[in-house]
Amino acid sequence: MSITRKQEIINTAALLFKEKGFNAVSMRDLAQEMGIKAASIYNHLPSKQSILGAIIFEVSVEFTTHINAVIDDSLPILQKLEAIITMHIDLTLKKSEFLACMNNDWVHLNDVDKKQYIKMRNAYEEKFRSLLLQGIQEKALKPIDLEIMLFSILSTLRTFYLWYAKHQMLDFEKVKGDLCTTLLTGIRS
Amino acid sequence: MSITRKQEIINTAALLFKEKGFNAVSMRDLAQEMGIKAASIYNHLPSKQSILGAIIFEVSVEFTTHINAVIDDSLPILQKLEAIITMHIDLTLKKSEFLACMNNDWVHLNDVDKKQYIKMRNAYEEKFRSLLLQGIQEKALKPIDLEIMLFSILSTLRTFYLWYAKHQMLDFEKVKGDLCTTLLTGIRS
DNA sequence: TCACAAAACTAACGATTGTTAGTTTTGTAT
DNA sequence: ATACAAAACTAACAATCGTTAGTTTTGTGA
Repeated sequence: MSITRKQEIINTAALLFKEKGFNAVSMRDLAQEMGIKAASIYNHLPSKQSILGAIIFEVSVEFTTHINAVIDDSLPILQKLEAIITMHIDLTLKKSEFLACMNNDWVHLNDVDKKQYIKMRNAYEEKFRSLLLQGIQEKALKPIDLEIMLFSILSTLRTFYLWYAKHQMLDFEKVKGDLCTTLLTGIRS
Repeated sequence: MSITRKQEIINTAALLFKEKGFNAVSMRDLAQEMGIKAASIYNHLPSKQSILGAIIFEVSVEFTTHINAVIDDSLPILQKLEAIITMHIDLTLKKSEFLACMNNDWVHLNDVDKKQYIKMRNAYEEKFRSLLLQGIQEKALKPIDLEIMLFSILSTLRTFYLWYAKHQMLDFEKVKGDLCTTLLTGIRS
């Protein structure tokens, strides 16, 4: 079986949500984009918020899975960080609409989903933090404030989809290299 | 004359918009937060979108003014970059709600305001880009892809208000120093 | 061809939205 | 005390929202 109708709706919703934001997209907008009527969507999904949930958890699960894999891998710390950066770029190229939704519209999840999302997000950050701390302790990284380090890298990675939207045509390896350089060794020569 | 009623409304709106997003805040929500009725707001401001416009242009004008001042200043390039970073931190501390609105809700400006905003934003980026290019040419900065450099720094600065919301209690000078280090010389030792 | 499930439809609901018109209250300067 | 403007109010509007119920069409396997 190929892509389900449900998944088609989710993908289309992600695209619209990215452009206008969750609250600015009505079920009628989404339906029109699918070439059907709003009520028909409810044959596939129970609510508007559930669509948002499906979008957000699809990528947040992927992030969690990948960072766990990197942690379990036995690589030098700097290569682990590189692997994470690469993973973010990778996901950005494949699912930029989903990332945009996650970043901008997680606030509009229902209470249960929101708690779950925040939990996963915190867990992800905590794992990232541990890696950076390890890097500092091994003297591979400078002893700068851990939180600033973490925040700086994460904010760049999380909003990379914005940059991608503008510059699309790109050499994956070059972007990866330049981003690693910028984030890890800095821009000053 | 102290702070006007109009400005009070704008400030309150910025707070609510930051928390829930422009579309998720109704005029009745805003009015309730002010202790008045929704219709009363229209004695001070012509529309909901005009409130958003007031919020966004208040800070975007400030950004433009400041980067112009920095450019006109006769400082070495690295110190100019430092000055810009400092300015971003400064504005974050003073007006984090306004920055949050600008970042998240500029999409919901009316057409005229949106065009104007994008214009100012592009101009700001262009000035920033010129400074970085100058830095590269003077060999003060590494010859990395200019766009990635620009994007990386800007995305960190633009979302710094998110970090500030979590860590508030902070030593301004330390944050400034650590952020400059992270963004300019990188985290790798 | 028949049966059944998937997926579309029409029609409508109650709630909420931004906004307007017209009126009343509040504060202030003469 | 009077006049006037600022700032609040009540009441209502037309539009749009997410969602439901019930019905019809479409596609598929026996």
